[in-house]
Amino acid sequence: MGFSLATTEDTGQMATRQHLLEAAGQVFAEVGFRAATVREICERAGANIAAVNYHFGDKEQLYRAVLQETYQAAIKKYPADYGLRANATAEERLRAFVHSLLLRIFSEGPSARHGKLMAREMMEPTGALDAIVREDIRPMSALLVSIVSELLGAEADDATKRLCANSVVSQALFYHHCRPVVVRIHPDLKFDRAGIERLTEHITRFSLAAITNLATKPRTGRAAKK
Amino acid sequence: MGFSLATTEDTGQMATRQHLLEAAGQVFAEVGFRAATVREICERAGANIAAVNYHFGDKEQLYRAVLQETYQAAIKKYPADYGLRANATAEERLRAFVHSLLLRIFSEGPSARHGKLMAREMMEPTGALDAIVREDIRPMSALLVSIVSELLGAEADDATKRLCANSVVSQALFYHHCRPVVVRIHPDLKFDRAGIERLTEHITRFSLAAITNLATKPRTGRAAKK
DNA sequence: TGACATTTCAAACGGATGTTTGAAATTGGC
DNA sequence: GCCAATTTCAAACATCCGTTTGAAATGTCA
Repeated sequence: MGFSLATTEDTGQMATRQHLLEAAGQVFAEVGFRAATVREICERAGANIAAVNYHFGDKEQLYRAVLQETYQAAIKKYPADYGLRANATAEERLRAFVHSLLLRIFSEGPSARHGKLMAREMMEPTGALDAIVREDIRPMSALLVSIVSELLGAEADDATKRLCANSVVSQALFYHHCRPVVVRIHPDLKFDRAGIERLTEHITRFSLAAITNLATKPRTGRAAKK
Repeated sequence: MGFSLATTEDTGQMATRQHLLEAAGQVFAEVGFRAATVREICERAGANIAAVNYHFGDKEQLYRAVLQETYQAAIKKYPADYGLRANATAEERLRAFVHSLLLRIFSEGPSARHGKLMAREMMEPTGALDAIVREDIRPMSALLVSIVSELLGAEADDATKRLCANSVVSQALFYHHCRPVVVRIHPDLKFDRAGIERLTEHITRFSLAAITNLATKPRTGRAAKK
């Protein structure tokens, strides 16, 4: 193996393959699997048209490789316990969960691309969705349910726990999935660092208020208030 | 063939045009604007391949016509004050809003297609999104904000009202936008009539619990801007 | 019926896409 | 330095797409 140069900058053995992954991540996230063209991907990667088929077999296998690579990047950069101390309370863990989710989705670079690809997968699943749900989403869901059930109390039933967990993640995903509509209706909403802090604050407060309120009066017929 | 019968069943003057609208609604909702082919649409409509261009000009104008037609069908079948008596309380109006939104999204037929088309528009907007936001979404948003602000109380600031309104709609849209993932993680969740009632119940209770709780302690947190 | 306008039809056009091909260039081991 | 394996390259292939075309069929009205 000739690692002739110390730099992994270029001309390395896997250079073209990595460039293809990077370029494909960009293009797939921008326009989706179907609208993405291998010509565009290869052009951005500085590679020949035939490079995709040579290195990955076909366009779909390249897509699956991108999905896996961007997931690794996202979960490495923004784990679900992002910035959390050891013995954190359930409130703190809920806030960290929401915060890391928003950061993962709205950040720039490869880690954010996974969020866009996931959103497209949810809209029209390719064959890659099953593996993603099994290895990625399900553990996340279980973590959130455990946080929610600690907030709700032990006497809450499973259905309620899962519905509340859904209500939490839905608020965060909304700004991502419906972004084109949101920015038209609320032009002052920003998704920079400060904007994400504000969103984290609202979603956490809203959810905590709901869950703790539901915990105190678990099973009244309708939403009774004092 | 000149069956000039009194029935509007077929061979009417606008028959081909209507068949195209119906077939296009199906195909666009199933696979999206880009992946839909005029060949497939014309085949389902029992029309010639050139029918789309003759009756609508091109594929995009057909798409816009479908968007408008399905919106009319949806809003007619499930208005936002669905099943609401005259002088309803804010709680009742919130429940009706959530209920009609879920019904609109998860029903079958043309009225549900609009929800799917809207979801795709949010993912990758076509040129038709601006008109939809202006004529469709913005009034809905204003209605919900008015309901929420009545629940929050007059002293709440506009940003909080809008964030709470977003939190309400996000919970409903989540089950539609992320349905492929939701059904994999919660296989027991159904979206039939009874399932929608349960979802309506949860989202309304969750949101009311949050909003009334926030109303009682308006400004404890951080990230407060005036 | 005869004229004219409207609608339908099969065929083709021009362009874009994923993939294949076979030769050329490069690399790696001896 | 040489040979074999790996990688790149330009070109072409086969297919599908939205749209156009001009003639044929159908409908309209006096």
